[in-house]
This record gives sequence, structure tokens and C-alpha cells, in this order.
Amino acid sequence: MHGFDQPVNVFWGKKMSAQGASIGNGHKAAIREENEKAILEAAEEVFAEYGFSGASTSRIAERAGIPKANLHYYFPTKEELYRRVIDNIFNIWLEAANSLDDSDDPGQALTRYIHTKMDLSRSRPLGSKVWANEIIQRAPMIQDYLEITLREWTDSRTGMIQRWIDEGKILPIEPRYLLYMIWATTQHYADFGHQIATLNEGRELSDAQWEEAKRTVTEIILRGIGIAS
Amino acid sequence: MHGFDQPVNVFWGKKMSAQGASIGNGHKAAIREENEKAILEAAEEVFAEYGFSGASTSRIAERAGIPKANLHYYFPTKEELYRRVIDNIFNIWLEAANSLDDSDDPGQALTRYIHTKMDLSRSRPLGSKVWANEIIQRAPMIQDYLEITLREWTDSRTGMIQRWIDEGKILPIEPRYLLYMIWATTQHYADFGHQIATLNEGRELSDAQWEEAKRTVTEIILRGIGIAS
DNA sequence: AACATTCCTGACCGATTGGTCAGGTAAATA
DNA sequence: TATTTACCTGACCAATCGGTCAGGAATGTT
Repeated sequence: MHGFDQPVNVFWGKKMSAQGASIGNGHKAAIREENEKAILEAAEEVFAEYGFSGASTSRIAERAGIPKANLHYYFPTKEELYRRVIDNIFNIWLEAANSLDDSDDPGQALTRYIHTKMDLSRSRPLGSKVWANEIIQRAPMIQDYLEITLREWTDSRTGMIQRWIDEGKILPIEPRYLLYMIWATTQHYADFGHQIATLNEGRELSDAQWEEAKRTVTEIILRGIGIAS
Repeated sequence: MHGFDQPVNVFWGKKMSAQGASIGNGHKAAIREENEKAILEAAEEVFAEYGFSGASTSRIAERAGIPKANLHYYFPTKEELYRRVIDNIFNIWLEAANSLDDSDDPGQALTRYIHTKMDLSRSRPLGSKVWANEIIQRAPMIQDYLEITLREWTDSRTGMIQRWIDEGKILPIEPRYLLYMIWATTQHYADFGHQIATLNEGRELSDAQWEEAKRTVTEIILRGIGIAS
């Protein structure tokens, strides 16, 4: 906040909440930014839970706290809104993907990557769920991401892993299936979080449990490819 | 009907396809069985792809090749149909779950379990997808399965794994997270099959690739918990 | 042959879907 | 202060949703 938290103007006071720099100038811009953010957050929730076709714009609008017509003012179509959500998620994924960098120490590199993906599953489970829904539905919207960016990234990393194998740093396994294992295991903690919580007496994993899960996953995989821990 | 499979009566000839034993007696029963089967198969497809709320009964009926009204004749509500689909899936899961039996050789037991789950992911990917959708949506229909059957099963198997640890047969890891890893990795090949195929030049994994995936997964996990392969 | 039961379906129902629009209000500009 | 611009929304639209129903057709029973 910013300066005026006191007047509490009933009509648009709430709209002013989180915008310090905008006094009269950027007020409209602030409103736009704030509403778009609220809509995108609500959309991520609803798309994560119901998938593209199962989600309804009225539900998203309701969860964002605005009338449906206002949602369509900012995002003319459901598909455009969905694409924005997917874009955000993919960019976050890209950031995490960079943590698997070219290193001459596979243990360090893989540990960092697994931890990053586990942390992402905990901090942003919704993104993972939207992605899962999209893949289950045969990726009608993101096929180009899969065929270009993801394929290039995967090819480069399998090449890197193969080099580790050739240098005798890890045991000979098919790099692809190692990557799939890491994706599956780490994303499982987001996508199947409800099942995990149910099996944990109905509670989300505690900080300690989460750390133990990270440690267990990392240990099994590293030892599994021949890196002594 | 009964003996005549030859006349090829255009109007109901197709209904006679796979019923040899029914002479006049079980014709209606055969029709019912056949239609229910067609509907359940179509429903599994559509529910797998779109989840419960995203699936429409008209789409299911269309894919089953019958009018929507006829679908509602056999299954009065969408929810009842969904429950039947879920029941079938859960029973298949139970069968696979039994392959992780109490054995004094963890290597053998886990190998058998992993292979069974991998085979299931290949032969019945739709079931896995329906399950995934249901969990992502916080299991509105199957919470009781999770809290009773799945929890009991998990507790018993974690106990078994803990005994292996106590007997020094495998390294000390938290049994829960080992199970989650097996579930995640094996089911990934069903749920994310489209992504895997896309990264495989757009083709489904061949028999040989599938065998290699099974081998790789099994090797990494077994070695990861200290079982020499 | 007569009757009962089951299967089948086009037409319809109210509710909800994604999306539009006219008209209003608040804010930026002049 | 006057005017343009951007934000906002109740009311509405055709299409689709899950589900019903009347009535016809096929099968089973007597």
C-alpha cells in the first residue's frame, strides 16, 4: 500500500488496495492490472480443477468476484483466457527447466533439478494440474509447445545425460525414461496432492514430511542411476 | 433368434453380433449386455478425456452409436454411469494391487508390481486417466475409496516395506514415498501418454521401447532402494 | 393370437453455457 | 468545465446441458 488506506471508499476503495504509485494518473491502469490478476488467478484455479471444457466462465468470474460480463470485457473469449493461463504456466516451467543445466557433476545437477521441480509442485500445484489436464485431453491448445520447445529441451537434456553415461559418470540407462521418471514423480505431488493428503490423515504434507519426500525421491533416483549418496 | 446369423437383417442384425448361446430366450438380455458395454466403453473414453463435469451424455451416446435418450434408458443419470465406470476401474486397480504381495524377496515382489502397473498403463490407459481426473478434481465421487480401501491397502504395504527395511533387505527409505514414486512413474505412461508419444516423433512407444521403459523404471527403483540388479 | 414386458427414440423441458450489447459511471484529457 | 476514453454490468441471445416422456416397435409369455 501506499498512502491512503484510510478513506475506505466503499465503491472503489477495494480496487485501490495494492497500487502505490498510481495517484490519479495510473488509476485506470491499476484497476486493469488488478482485475486481470484476479481473473487469471481464478481462472487457473477453475481450469486446474475442471479442465478447459469443464470450466465455465461464470464460475471463474464468480471466484474472481466480478460479473461475468466484466470478465469478457478483459478476456473476450474463454480460449484467450485459457491461453494466457497456459502461457504463464509454461514460462514458470521453462524457468524450472533451466535448473537442469549442463554440469560435469550429474549428482549436483539432478539434485538441483529434482528439488526445483518438487518446490514448484508445492508452491504452484495449480499450474501442474492445468498442464496435466491439457495433456490428458491430448493437448488441443499446446501441441506446438510440445512439438517445439519441449522437444528441443528434451533432446538437449537427453544428449547431456548420454554424455554423462559415456563418461562413466552414471550407469547406462535410457535418458528419456529417466526424465519421465523425474517429471512423473515430482509432478505427482502436485497433481495427486489430494490423494497424498488423504493418505496422510487428511492433512497436507508438513514441512518436515515434504523435506523427507524430496530427500527420498532424490536419493532413490540418484542411487538408481549409480550415483552414490 | 438364434440360428440365423445369415439373413443380415438390416434393422437389428448388428445387435446379434456376438451372442451365440441366446436362442430366443436371452436375446433381450444380449441386447442389454451389448448396449451397456458399448455405453460403458464410450463413457470411459469421454470421462477420461474431459472429466466428469466436462463430459456430456450426448457425446457419450454419440460415441456409443445410440441416441441420447437410449443412454438414459440404461443409465438414468450421468452420475450413475460415472459410478459404474469408476467401479470397473477401481476393481481393475485392486487386481493389480494384489500383485504386490507379501514376499520375503522384495526384488521379486516389486519387479512384479511395477511390471503389472506398467502393463496396465499400456492396456488400459483410459482407466488411469479417469482416476487422474477424479483426483485432480479432489475426488468428489471416490473419497470413500481413498479413505477406506486405498488407505488400508497403503498402510498394509508400507508395513511390509518397513519390515524389509528392518530385516536389512532394502535401504532405509520412507515406504510411502517409494509407493508414490511407483504410482507416479507407472501411471505417467498412461496419463501423459500423449506427451510421451509427441516426444517420440509423434508415435506411440513400440513394443521394444515399452520393454525398455519397463526395464529402466524397474532398474532405477530397485537399485535406488539398494537392491542390486 | 393375445397380452405383457422390454427396448427404443424424436420431441421436448428448464437450466446453464459462452458470448453480446446498450447504456451507464468513473477517470483521463483538454 | 467539457469531452473523450476506459471501465462496468443487467439483460439478453442461440446453443447445449442433463433429463423426461409419450408412444411405437420388438421380444417374451400365455
